[in-house]
Amino acid sequence: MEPLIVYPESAPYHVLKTLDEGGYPYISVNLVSKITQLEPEEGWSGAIVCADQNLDDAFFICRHLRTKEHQISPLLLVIDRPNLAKLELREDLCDDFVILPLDPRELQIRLQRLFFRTGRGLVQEVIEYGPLHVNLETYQATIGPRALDLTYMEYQLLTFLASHPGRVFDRETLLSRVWGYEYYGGARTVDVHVRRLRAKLGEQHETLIETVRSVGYRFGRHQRNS
Amino acid sequence: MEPLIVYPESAPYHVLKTLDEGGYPYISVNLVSKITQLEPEEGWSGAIVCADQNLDDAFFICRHLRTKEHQISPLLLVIDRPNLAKLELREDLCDDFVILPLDPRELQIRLQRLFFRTGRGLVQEVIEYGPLHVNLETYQATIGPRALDLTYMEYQLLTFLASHPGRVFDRETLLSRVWGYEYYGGARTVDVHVRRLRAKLGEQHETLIETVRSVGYRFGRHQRNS
DNA sequence: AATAGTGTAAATACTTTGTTAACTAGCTAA
DNA sequence: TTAGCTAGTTAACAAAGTATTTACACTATT
Repeated sequence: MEPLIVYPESAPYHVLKTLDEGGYPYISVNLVSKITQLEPEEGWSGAIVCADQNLDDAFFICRHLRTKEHQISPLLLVIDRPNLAKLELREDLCDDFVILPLDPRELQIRLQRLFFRTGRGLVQEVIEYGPLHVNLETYQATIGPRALDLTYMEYQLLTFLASHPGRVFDRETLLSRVWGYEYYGGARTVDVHVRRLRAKLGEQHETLIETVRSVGYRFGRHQRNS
Repeated sequence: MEPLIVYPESAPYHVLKTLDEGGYPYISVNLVSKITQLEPEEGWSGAIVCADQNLDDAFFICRHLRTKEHQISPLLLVIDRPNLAKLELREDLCDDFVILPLDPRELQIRLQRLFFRTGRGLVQEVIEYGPLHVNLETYQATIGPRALDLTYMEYQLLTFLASHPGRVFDRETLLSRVWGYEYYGGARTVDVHVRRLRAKLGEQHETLIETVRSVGYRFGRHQRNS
């Protein structure tokens, strides 16, 4: 996810904390010029403008972010109660607003809704390990730039292993944790699936799943012999 | 302006007062059946559901108002702070919400914005994804230059999927979210509708709806192989 | 009555999965 | 070093599972 703009740099503590906890990346700015200067290649994901200190400046920033040049959205305004009335006639200044004092849960929910509705999705649940990315929401996995076209069990096995990097699992454990507790099947099943996974990871990355002889398999984090 | 539905009849005083002062016509109801019974010829303008007394009932009403039968929007939920968390995962239960104790100015502004924005802003009027355009106001969909002649359910399914690109939905979820919460039908129904949609999208674009084997279906957001 | 839309059921097509068995690599002890 | 053993890898295959497609029946609408 591309970062949000947060204005100003001295935004209320709870705003920043909620962003941190929600996993939203952001960049604080005090100056209009920085908005262009620091813009990521993919553009901004949105903006949060806090009008708790200087209302006019905040409104100016909102308008600026809405110009053709930027067209940033979604835009969330943080405003204090006495100034609420001034929002009345400014329908399109922002997409949503929260009132100070802040309820972090409210902010969290409004952020979620804003991003959900713009089609950009929530903060993604992903597993990342080196070049490997697994998106748990979309069931997609990539290694570097290449998409892995995994079957259901391959996906299950990979996500299980990759969410415990460095740890060795014996075959029985894998069978019970990935296949299910009641599963009663041959241990070779695991080997074969590991093989298929390695094949899809490609020569370059097949070592991501290591064999630990007489024990089982481990994902990543191999220790060096010295 | 056509009236709003207000639920329940014993809605908080400030809600009713704000509606009165804002000149919003409304009709209070306690029973689902009244919604159809009292519906004006032109339909309802929207709804305000107060969850201050019985949360489950209020949520039920929201869901009911969102079914294909009613499709009422905008929908504003009045909720108390302790129950706020329950809204987190129900992103489409309502269009906006206010928290109790109520700030009449906040309600006033949110109402204004909801009605101002019906058809724009928060409530999207078009969905665009690559060559696909869906105009939610006119119920028309086009792929590239060609108009898609969709039936009602096809349209519902497509708009639902296309407004959450990349996300995978299993068949049950699709049944409950597209067909309605009370719907109990075979899961194959979804497959068949997906097929019909793909057929109308044409060979070139049928891959917009991807099958995620053993899981469900996903709209768009392919990852490229390179 | 004819038509269009929708849901269900059954037939078909296709993919995934677990298993077997042959093969290969790694280890150990003579 | 190598024979013998153990453990892991690989390919091929059959069975199970899943999706697609077709056909049809029911409903509401014109």
